[in-house]
Amino acid sequence: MTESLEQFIRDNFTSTEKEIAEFVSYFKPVKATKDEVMLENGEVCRYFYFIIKGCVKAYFIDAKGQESIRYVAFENGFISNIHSLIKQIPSSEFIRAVEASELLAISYTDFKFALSKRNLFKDFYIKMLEATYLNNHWRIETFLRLDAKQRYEYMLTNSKQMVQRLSNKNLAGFLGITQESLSRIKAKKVVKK
Amino acid sequence: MTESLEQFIRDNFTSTEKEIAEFVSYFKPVKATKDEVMLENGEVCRYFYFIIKGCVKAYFIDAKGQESIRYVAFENGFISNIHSLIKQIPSSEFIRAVEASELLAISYTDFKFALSKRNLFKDFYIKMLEATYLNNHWRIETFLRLDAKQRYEYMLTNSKQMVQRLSNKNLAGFLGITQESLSRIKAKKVVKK
DNA sequence: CGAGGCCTTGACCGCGGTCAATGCCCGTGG
DNA sequence: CCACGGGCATTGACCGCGGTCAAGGCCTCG
Repeated sequence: MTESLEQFIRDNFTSTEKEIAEFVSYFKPVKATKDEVMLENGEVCRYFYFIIKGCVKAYFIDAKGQESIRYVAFENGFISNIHSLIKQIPSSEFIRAVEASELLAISYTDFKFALSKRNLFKDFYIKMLEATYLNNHWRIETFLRLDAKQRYEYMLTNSKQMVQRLSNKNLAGFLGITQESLSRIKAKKVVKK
Repeated sequence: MTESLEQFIRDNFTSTEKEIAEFVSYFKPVKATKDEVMLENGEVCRYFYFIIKGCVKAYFIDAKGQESIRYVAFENGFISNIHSLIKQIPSSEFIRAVEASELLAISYTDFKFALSKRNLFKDFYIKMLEATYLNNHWRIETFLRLDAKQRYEYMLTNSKQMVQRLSNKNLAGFLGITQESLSRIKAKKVVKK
């Protein structure tokens, strides 16, 4: 079950097999069915997840019931609500499986322990935060400088997986537009060919 | 010069005065005049800055010459282009002083050294990345769920400093709208009273 | 004193949201 | 096995937010 996480560590850090084995031992396998809610709005986040297989989203719901998606993770990615996790305060968003997924979960207690005692875990956490930083960075950039059509085209060239594996509704929720608008954007592209 | 950074460390971490003195010794005082460019688009970022006094922005310029502001830092804040810094690749944005500012700068070389050798620095970096994460998080949220007027009002209640210290042009660039729209939003609010 | 940048205001218009109708696919139960 | 219901996708009509372009006033700085 833990091979892909082990490989991820080997690829990104220099560490002994013993350290890797200990690192991985903090993570417990979990399965999530399609559409399963893994963290409720208002609930305190207790886990940090590595994704072996599948797809998971973090999102919130506005006054009109519209879903806005903050983050989507696929194979070899991570997901959690860091804010809720590190401060142990209620989350203001949901986490939910988009596809049936296999995950590795580390609990808050183990996370905190490993972070204070294990240098490999600290380095891992830094790497993860940096990757998230870059991701958030381009996300903010696309909102600042691109319109809806350009954002969609950007995803087509830079995050094709998202376009292919997310439903139109989810993709629209990620782009910050409505399902109807995304549908029109796609339709226009076909005409242009 | 370094008192505020020392205090920042004391407030956020448990560490000896000796450790703090060493930590702070990596940072060199720098002054920036109003509007001074501290990092050019295309240049490799060489410093990570702590702000003693003043205000600094990170921004990019689109095809039409419009400025979009990704991040603004005030006293006791940090600024850099982490992406460019950690990978030592050309930056795709500018960093520029909004007000005449006093800064503490740590070079990439010292940054890398301290990060690999000093646990206090590692903890400091994690804290900084986490704070940035939260900041980016709410930023993405406001783009996903709020219109321009609501984003402005959100800033009024949650980041009053930005509204007070930034020019309308800069504030508009941060909100992702034009100067003209911001002007109208403000005008409407007055009428409403 | 002149030049340039910032702010405001007006006129215009297009992108994208809203509401509604329709069709399609798929899971569930009679 | 088919009928039904619910969710997703598409399309049309309409309209308001916010961008664009332009003009004018004001302040700052050289």
